[in-house]
Amino acid sequence: MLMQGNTAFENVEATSKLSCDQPLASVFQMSATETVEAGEAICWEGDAAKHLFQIVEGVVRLHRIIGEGRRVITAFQFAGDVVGAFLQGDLLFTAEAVTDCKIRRVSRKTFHDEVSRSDALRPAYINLLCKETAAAHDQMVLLSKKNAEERLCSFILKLALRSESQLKKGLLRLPMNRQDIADYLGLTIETVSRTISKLAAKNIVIPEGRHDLRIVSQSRLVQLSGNSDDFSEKTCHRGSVH
Amino acid sequence: MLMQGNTAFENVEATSKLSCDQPLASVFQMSATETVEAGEAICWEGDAAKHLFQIVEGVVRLHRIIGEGRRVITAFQFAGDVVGAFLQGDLLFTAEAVTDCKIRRVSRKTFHDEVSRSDALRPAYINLLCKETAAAHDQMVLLSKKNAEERLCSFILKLALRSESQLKKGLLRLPMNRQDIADYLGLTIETVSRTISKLAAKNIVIPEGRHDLRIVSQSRLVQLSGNSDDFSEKTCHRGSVH
DNA sequence: CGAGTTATTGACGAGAGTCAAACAACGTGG
DNA sequence: CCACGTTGTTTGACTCTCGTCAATAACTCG
Repeated sequence: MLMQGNTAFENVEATSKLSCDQPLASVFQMSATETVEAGEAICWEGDAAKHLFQIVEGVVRLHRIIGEGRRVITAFQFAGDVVGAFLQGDLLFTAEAVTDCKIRRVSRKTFHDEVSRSDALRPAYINLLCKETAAAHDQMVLLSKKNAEERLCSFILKLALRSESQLKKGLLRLPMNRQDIADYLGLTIETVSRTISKLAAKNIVIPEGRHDLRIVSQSRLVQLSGNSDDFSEKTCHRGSVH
Repeated sequence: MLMQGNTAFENVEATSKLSCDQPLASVFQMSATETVEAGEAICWEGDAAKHLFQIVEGVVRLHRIIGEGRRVITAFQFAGDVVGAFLQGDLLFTAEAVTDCKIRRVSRKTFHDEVSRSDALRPAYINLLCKETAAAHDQMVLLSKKNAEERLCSFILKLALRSESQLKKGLLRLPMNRQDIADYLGLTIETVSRTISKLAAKNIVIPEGRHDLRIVSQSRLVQLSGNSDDFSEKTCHRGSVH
């Protein structure tokens, strides 16, 4: 498995997220960091959820398999994120490293003890759970009602917004491969590819290698993402997409 | 707006759920019950989430609208369920009564005060949040990878399982109309209708009026729901679906 | 019973999936 | 440093499921 690029990238954000945006980080602070190579699994669907993880560095995908090899990626998690917060009994997903990762782990028991002891941590934990549910609902909307182009635009935007800092002159890194994107967006790899090509033809993004995207027009991405409240413009587009 | 059938039905379960399965019910106990007629809204997407609700009786749908009148139903909620638990700031959905409902409401402040005061309530609240997230993930899988038939079978099964008690000789009540089902499953009303007809042709279910379904073969529903781990049989089906 | 709503069925088309081939990126070894 | 093989991606041709539009049928309730 090869390293998919500059992890120094993620590091920048990791540092800030770990300290500020994520009070729960303190729970993981004393755990040793473990290294996980790209492609390796961190835990498996169906196993008892004995640990929670925090991603210190790198990108992780959470997925479920349903019969005959259909894979659904339910989330990508980035540096600073906590994996497994909402689990009770068994794991509902397999977590795998998309890039080389550094993670910390704590047992579920420790985590819950710490959280229920601390008045500062408890709201942070609740907050995390709420955010996760909200994100899941957004994804349901995407999967339920958006076409391929809207899905891709929404996805690119989400990535772009969460990494504004490292977005140097509109260059966005896509750490995951096309299959991962497809399984996350409920599409096939071919449709993802075609749709990116279509966006490129419209000069909205320019692919640079497999893992980078130059964002030419963020505003057009917003228009095409299907989230716009202003749909006077949108309606026109839909009429003339082909 | 018309009454869509016997609310006494839901009552049976309400009573048991309110007392046993749902410790959070105690928070709502002292609030007066309000009546909401079928079709009426309980709260609106975008408003500040000032209250949480508990459904005492009836069925509620939660939905979001995205541009040009596309509606996504993110969940149906039944007697005993708590609505709005995972909200932080603004409401992310509109809640509407599917049938005539009785609900209780408490302010978010009261709710959170009560919950953080009680060692019994806190785990129940966490548990609720986790369950909601897990449910959202299941729905993501459905929307992401299942075809129309699998979606319908999954839906019918879920309804059937959650109301086993009132499932008299395989008669299942569908309190919602076809449009609601369509918007929940990410399909159109026509596809829902056709798929039910197809299941009827296979003698798996028999529609009786618009709001009742006689379940002839629950096991075939399971097979066709796309959740089966045993997919030797499944694979054959997929090969010969048409 | 009859008007209005909701559901079903049919004909057709479009968007995404499938299968297969060409192509580009990346790492390796000469 | 460049040819090569591997892997991942793009593109093309075709199919199929589901969506759209429209007509008919079944409920529901005054």
